[in-house]
Amino acid sequence: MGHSFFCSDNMKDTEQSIIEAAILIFNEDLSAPLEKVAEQAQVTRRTLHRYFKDRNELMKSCKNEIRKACHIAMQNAYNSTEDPIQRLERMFYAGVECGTKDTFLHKLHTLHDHEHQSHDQECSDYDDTFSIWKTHLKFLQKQGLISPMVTIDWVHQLFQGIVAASVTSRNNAAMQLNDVKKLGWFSFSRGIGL
Amino acid sequence: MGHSFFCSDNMKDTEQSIIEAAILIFNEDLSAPLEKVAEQAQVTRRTLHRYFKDRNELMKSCKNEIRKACHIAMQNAYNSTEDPIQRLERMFYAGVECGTKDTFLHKLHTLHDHEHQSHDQECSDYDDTFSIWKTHLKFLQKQGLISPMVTIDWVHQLFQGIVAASVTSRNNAAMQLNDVKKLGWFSFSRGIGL
DNA sequence: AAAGAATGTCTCAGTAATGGGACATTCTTT
DNA sequence: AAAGAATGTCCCATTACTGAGACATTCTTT
Repeated sequence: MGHSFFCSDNMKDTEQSIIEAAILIFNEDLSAPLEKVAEQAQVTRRTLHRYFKDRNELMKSCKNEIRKACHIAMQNAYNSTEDPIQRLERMFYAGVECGTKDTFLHKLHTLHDHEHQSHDQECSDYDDTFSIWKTHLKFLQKQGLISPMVTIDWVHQLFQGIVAASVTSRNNAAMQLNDVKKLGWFSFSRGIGL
Repeated sequence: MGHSFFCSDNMKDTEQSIIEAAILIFNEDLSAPLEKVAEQAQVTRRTLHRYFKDRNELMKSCKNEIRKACHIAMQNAYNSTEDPIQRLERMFYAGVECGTKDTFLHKLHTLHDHEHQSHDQECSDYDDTFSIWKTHLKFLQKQGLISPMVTIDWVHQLFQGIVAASVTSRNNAAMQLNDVKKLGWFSFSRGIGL
């Protein structure tokens, strides 16, 4: 997906690092100047423009990267075990491990001017990513494993909120990934009445 | 704090609505063009500029508004009861009721390039607002009322994460304030091992 | 209805952000 | 060490955003 059909590993690396940088920057400031993204990627703005025609192209790549990463992580977590509770736990960890990507994905789909439409390809991809998750939740609730007082939508919001808290703790308070996962899961599992 | 020492109620209203609009917009997009803020406030960009010299002035006013609102709400919640658990509950509700203001305040202080410094007036104000809160938490933990496995910092992040989830549920899923508060408190109280 | 206050409209100059050409420099590979 | 790839430097045209003057319009108050 570079600017030509054949590209070296170097180019793939640079392209990837720009995307990662953009996800970090845009997550905090959607309209940040591209200079900041380049800076974060330790690259010149000129180089950034060699890989991405404009802001929209870059954003598109970010969204693709995010969807891919989150979707795969969720899928793997789901398939890693048969036990329903452990599945939920692994999926939570997947969210935390996706870190900023997960929080950014969620943010993009809760912008107040974002009209969620399933005929939109982006939205249906988003829905796909979390459909496994939501289906699983309904199953757990039917089994009486999680509290009947919480709605599926609330659990989804709570999930995202606690993942965000975990990511912030990791970045800001320099906590270890494992500690953050443990705390996050403790709070999340209890928070849904498990 | 308008553009003159004496100003009518109209001016205060407009100024206030611009600030509220700015908090909404900037919370989602820090570098959004001021046009968007004006639009949200149902006002011309020209009018916006009559009240605020530039972006920085507007941002300063937003921060003041936010600090004031959150600080007062927290204080009132704290003073509204003697019971330590109920205090915690009321403070949580205060956070949810402050809505975007609370989430924005938290966001501003967790930006990855934001160096938190207590000698900075803004930061110390932020610390003040949550010092009551944190002190109270330490008390609860010493009493053995909340789990010893969660750290104070984690509870703070969790608090903000669940408030954010509540605010999103309210805006996005059009849930009632009371329902959101109930769900939020259910998850938060259990999430800290209460 | 008249006076004054507040906002809107139109305009424009100044500034910042963007996208990309031309060439130099550095890095990779052989 | 030479060739080719990738990036950096410098530059410039275009566009978007900003801040404010001058005047028209609307709203408020009396």
